[in-house]
Amino acid sequence: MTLAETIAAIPLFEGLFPQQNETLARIARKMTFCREERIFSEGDDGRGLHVVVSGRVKIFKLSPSGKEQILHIFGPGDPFGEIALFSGRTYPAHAEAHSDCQVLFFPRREFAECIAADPSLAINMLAVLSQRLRKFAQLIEDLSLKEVPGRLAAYLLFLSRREGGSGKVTLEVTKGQLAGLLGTIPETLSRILAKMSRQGLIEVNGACIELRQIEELESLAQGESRLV
Amino acid sequence: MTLAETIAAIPLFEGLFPQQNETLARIARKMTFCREERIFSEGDDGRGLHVVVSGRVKIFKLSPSGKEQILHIFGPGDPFGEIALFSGRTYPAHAEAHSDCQVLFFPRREFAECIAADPSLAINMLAVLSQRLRKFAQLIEDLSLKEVPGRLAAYLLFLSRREGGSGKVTLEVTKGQLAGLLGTIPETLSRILAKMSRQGLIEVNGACIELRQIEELESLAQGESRLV
DNA sequence: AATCCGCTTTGACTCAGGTCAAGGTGGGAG
DNA sequence: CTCCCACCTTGACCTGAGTCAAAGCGGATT
Repeated sequence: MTLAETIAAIPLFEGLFPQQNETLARIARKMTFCREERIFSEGDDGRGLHVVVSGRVKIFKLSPSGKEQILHIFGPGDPFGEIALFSGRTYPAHAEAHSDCQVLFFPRREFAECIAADPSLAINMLAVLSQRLRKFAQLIEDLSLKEVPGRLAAYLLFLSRREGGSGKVTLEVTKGQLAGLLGTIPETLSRILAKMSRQGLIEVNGACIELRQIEELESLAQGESRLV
Repeated sequence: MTLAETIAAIPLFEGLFPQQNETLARIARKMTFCREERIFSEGDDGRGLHVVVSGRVKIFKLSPSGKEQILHIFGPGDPFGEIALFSGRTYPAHAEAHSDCQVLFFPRREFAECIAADPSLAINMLAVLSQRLRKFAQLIEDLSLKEVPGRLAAYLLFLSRREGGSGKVTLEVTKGQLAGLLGTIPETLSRILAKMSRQGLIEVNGACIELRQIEELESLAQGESRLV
């Protein structure tokens, strides 16, 4: 896949003036990272925009005691590190290669020129940031107003819908990672999965989980009921 | 203050083509709300962008059991309800007049045309959304990785810096509201304030709080120490 | 096949913080 | 002045979830 094709396949760059794609291709730098390699750290000076080409990238916060809260897990086509572009200059969180991955990098100044030159790019960017805000608002609600079983139920239902609502989902992250995503720790997650199994809400088989009582899971996710 | 002057004073609209201000003035609608009046609710269809003119507006999430998590308290010049403009169509949270207030409203379609017509507006909007994301990332970190005393300490330090670092701050919200802002409840907040007083970290006098041991508060805010 | 190592599960314990209920306290209305 | 109501504080209690420690359980390596 050529660089131009790669860029054309990125949703953020859809609907641009054709010459913008060329400009973007000219200023892009391709970088590769190994699994677990740090891409940038919270507080680092943001030098530009990143876009995942292949593999997965984890964006996360870390507490002094080592607990991690995952903010996003991004895959091919997803931009990241945008916040440092438009406000302040520093990254608000850490970014790490979740698997071996390739990333396109667009230097700040040149990318800013592209945005000024093509309103579509700005509008696409606004859409991306809005989606992030929406997701964050949801995460804040979950962390502040729901208990772990509720968050887990919400996440499972989300996965199930994304995969076509078959009622069967496959975790693409380890359970430890899932705990980080839900704002808890592996032990607690494990207990809750066990409890949900015992109640017949779900059936767990390694990374594969079958949702057996959607109704009940939904009421859990809404915080309307609790796990006994 | 004329409508044009009001609009010219909004940071979001700084640096636009002059005729944009006129367009904005033409499409703007002024609305007034009484204290506690609902401006919009989570899930409502978003019809446009709001900007606070006077008074304060509270943006918040609500749990089924009635606990509230405040996301923002906005004052004059702050835009809100933007997420529904650029992604999905529904508001992700509730908005309520925190005091009697006036709000400018820009209908979605007309405002979208303004954005397409003037890159500066799009860029200003990107800056606004980025700041919001940064703030949310911080709130997520606080909720997930810090305990209530740490969040409170961070908030007090934040206020103190914003007011010039004098070490004396005045709460402009009730303690109950502050609890909602910190993701806890009034009782817990009250206990922690009492404990901090007892330790000599702060001195409370109604809505006025004096920070007496900045060092210690900072280490609390970083999650490096705990409140005994 | 044997070893190892990372992930996961389970149990026992602790504790931050939420719930419920009972007073304080202070400012505005009559 | 005093009554009231909304806000705040305090106490007793409970529970969700984190910590620590000890096994399971595979999959990969040799």
